[in-house]
Amino acid sequence: MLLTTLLSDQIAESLRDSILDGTLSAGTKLAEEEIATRLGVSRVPLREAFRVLAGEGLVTIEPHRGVRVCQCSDAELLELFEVRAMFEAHAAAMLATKRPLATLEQLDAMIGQMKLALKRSATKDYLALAERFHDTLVAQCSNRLLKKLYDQIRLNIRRYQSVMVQLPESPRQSIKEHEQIVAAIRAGDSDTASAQASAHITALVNRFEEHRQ
Amino acid sequence: MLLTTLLSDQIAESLRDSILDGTLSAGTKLAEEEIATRLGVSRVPLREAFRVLAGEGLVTIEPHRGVRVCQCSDAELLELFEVRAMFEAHAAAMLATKRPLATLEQLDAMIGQMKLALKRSATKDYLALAERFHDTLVAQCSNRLLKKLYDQIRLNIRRYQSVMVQLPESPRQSIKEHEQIVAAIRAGDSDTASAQASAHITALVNRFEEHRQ
DNA sequence: TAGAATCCGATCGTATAAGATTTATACAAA
DNA sequence: TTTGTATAAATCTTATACGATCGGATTCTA
Repeated sequence: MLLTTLLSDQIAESLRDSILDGTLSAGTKLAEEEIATRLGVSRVPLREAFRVLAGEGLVTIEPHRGVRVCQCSDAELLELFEVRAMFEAHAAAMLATKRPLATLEQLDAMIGQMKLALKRSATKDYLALAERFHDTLVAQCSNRLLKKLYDQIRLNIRRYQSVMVQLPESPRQSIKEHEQIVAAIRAGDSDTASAQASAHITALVNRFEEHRQ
Repeated sequence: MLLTTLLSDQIAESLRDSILDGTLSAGTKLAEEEIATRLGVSRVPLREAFRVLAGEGLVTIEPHRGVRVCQCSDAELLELFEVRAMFEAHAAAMLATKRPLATLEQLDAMIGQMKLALKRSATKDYLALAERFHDTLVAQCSNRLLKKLYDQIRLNIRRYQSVMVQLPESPRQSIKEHEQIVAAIRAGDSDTASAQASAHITALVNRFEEHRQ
């Protein structure tokens, strides 16, 4: 079976990448003609890609005025993190009621790798592991819709990465928080698990707000 | 002539309505040619509408195989309600920390109207009020993203309405649960508020599962 | 009967053109 | 200077036609 990806999806992926890595910055107008010729595609699949990106919250379509990369704002970032905290808190609570052994071992292993990365001062590896930790938390709670919506949130949060990486980090404290989450899940204490997961994100938000002032 | 709304959005709205009211049932294939001629539009805006509906989770696009109305399943309904419960629980908790007077009065008023509707045996009015109650809960918690995602959940749940209305109702108990949610919010007890909101949805799910057996 | 080659229908992508709206520009009036 | 109007340009929106491509069904072959 030949798995063909639609051109419109390839276009969406390409534009999505450019938006997330900042090549296409907030407010940039995406002119049909220009982008179509630049990507070497026609306008029909491009317009379809625009609809996909609009559904993901990355661009806005203003009738007869064109498509623009969505503006970033502190307010939106706070909303994103509030929703993210809700998702992860719920996921942690669900996992605490099920306590799947395989998942717990995965999470343990990631924390172990985080510690190693910290020792090696491999900041990039550390951040990648932290990201995987959170994704695993949500992915393993066996609700596809939850994961789908969470992925969309994460997509939008990634646009603020350039701001977030400037925040003062305390990996040691962060690792401790991850351990507390796993401990609560392992203990089957869903209330504590959700509280810890939520607090972990809130700590991130607090660092952001302090940094902004 | 002033065209305020895009044709593609009008098409999406038309198809969305047909999907939600069951005119286009689950699994129905949406053939481009056929629908384009039926609606009297061309393929370009129709394909754009398909992308919008796919983003909303109402249709699936299979490359070179066309567009189909998403299948419904008990499993998906349970996932939808789990996520919905999470949203409303969070919204109730947030409201409990803020206790906005105007919102509380709105919620009280709706419960009052529910009681009147129950006395008049106006089931339809009662259900509409209950729906508004939940929407208000989420809308007033001042997180646009939360509301946007919630609306999408509600959209998908509406597809199961034909199943849900068959469930044995106990409006008296339901009204009591609404009152408990508002009471907890008014008391500023966010833990109880979220627990009550969650339990309210769980009760609905339980009725559904009993009915399925 | 099983597998391969072929055909057919629908979708996908491109190209082109006409209609609609916004934006820019110029110019006159207050 | 400010305001309002008229025209033009640019861009988006929609329609239409055509070829390319893919999936499924049919037919052919062994």
